[in-house]
Amino acid sequence: MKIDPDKKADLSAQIAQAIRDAIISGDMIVDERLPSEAELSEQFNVSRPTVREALKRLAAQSLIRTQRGAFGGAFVNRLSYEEAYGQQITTATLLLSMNAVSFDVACEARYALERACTPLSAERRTPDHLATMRAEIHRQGQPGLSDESFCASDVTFHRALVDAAGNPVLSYQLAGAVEAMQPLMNMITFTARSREEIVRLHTCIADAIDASNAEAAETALHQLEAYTLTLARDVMAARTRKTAG
Amino acid sequence: MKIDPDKKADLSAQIAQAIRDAIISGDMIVDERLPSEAELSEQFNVSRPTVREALKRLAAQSLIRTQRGAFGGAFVNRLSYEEAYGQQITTATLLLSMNAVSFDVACEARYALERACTPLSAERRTPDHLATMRAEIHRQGQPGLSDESFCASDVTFHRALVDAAGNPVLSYQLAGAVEAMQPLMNMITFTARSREEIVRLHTCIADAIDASNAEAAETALHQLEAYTLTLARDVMAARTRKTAG
DNA sequence: GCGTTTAAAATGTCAGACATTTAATTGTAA
DNA sequence: TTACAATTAAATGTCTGACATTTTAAACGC
Repeated sequence: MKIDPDKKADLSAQIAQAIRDAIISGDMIVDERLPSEAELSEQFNVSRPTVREALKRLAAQSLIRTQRGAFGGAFVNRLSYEEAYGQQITTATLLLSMNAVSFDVACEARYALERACTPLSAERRTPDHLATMRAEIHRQGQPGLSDESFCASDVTFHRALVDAAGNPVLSYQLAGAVEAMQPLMNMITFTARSREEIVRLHTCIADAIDASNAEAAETALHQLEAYTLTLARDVMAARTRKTAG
Repeated sequence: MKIDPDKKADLSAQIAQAIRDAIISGDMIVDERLPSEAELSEQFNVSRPTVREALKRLAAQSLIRTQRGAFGGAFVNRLSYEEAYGQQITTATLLLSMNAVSFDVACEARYALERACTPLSAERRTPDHLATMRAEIHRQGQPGLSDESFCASDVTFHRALVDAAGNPVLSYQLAGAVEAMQPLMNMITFTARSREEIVRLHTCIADAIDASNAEAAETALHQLEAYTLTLARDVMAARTRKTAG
């Protein structure tokens, strides 16, 4: 981790990249302390504000954390699953909202990923996961529930389904897909009729997972995907009619 | 997007969050220009370096881009799939390397996700995707290939398999999982014998996708997962013996 | 009317200073 | 000797002001 030739990019970007490389390559290990800002500015032959801008870039990616005071400084951060979740959700949300990803494409991806977890979930689910799923199903049946709360409960249900696979890497991947779709899901108005159908399918899924029947769970997920799509299309159609009229 | 009460966090972090919220909520739209650094510093009642640190944080997440010169400034960035790939890969790589995610867990997640794509790939694959897969299989059979090149070819093969699903959101999700595993895969030494087996399974997969036979492809992926695991375990065992001796 | 020059606006960088936070050290009293 | 308080030093956080560089639009001259 030394120099930045006379490239075109900003100095702070180059310095951030140099440090990032050192971390990713393993040259710097978790909890290792970086040189102080003053030392870095001397090392890279730039001013302290420039070094600070580089460090803030790294902090934004959760690559480092800083601590004030004596014996403080910047330390290589252990990227936790929680932080990774957060990044994943932010990125996925923006990707969907900014690129006009159609509901169909997002929905297909989400359910494909969920079905990938299903065989593992059916095998490894604990009473805890089942209890969460049952509890959310019950909540979804309450009459006074707002659409927003219904969606939130839906997310919790599906996260429990995914977490049941007992693979944190899968959970991390899925968190982004499921949560990023929430803004799109929130466009849907859930009638009493549609809630009933969703609760029915959720019950199918929970029962199947309970019985370790992966195939039945996948079938129910397929049906849920298809049903979600019809709901979304109804919303779109209604919106189009409104615009046209 | 206005104020930051007297919270504890750094000013630059608070300002970054305020702007980030404005972007995610849709208050600021793609390609919209942010106020100049001078204006922002007045708006938030902080100095320009503090504003700049906030902007660098956002730039690190590809939320904004900056342009120098008159009528330049910071603009809300359209997060492209490519940028999202990059973020995803960086995050996933670090998550795996820093959290001592076992090879087994990472491998399981990766192949579970790939199997999720398989039915779609079998249905939608184009001649292009098949040609890429065949070409990589052929390369993998060449005698002089280094382990590193073999791994790279492996990644290309699997990305073609995933891209064949024709769902960019799925491709984006999988890119992280597949590429993040490369450092782990690189620990493996691929003997002529093991390469032969991998090429055989890759051929099975390509044939199955070619024939639109999703089930056969999933079976082959299961076998490939199992075989990869045995290879990794051999490496671990050899390493343990070496350390012990 | 067209090409060139100029000016203005913005980001990029630097220098130095002060404020704040934190922990080790020192000093003092029981 | 020990426990607690004050001091001090090292680091990040923030501010001010300046200058450098880049880029575009407008002014100017031919």
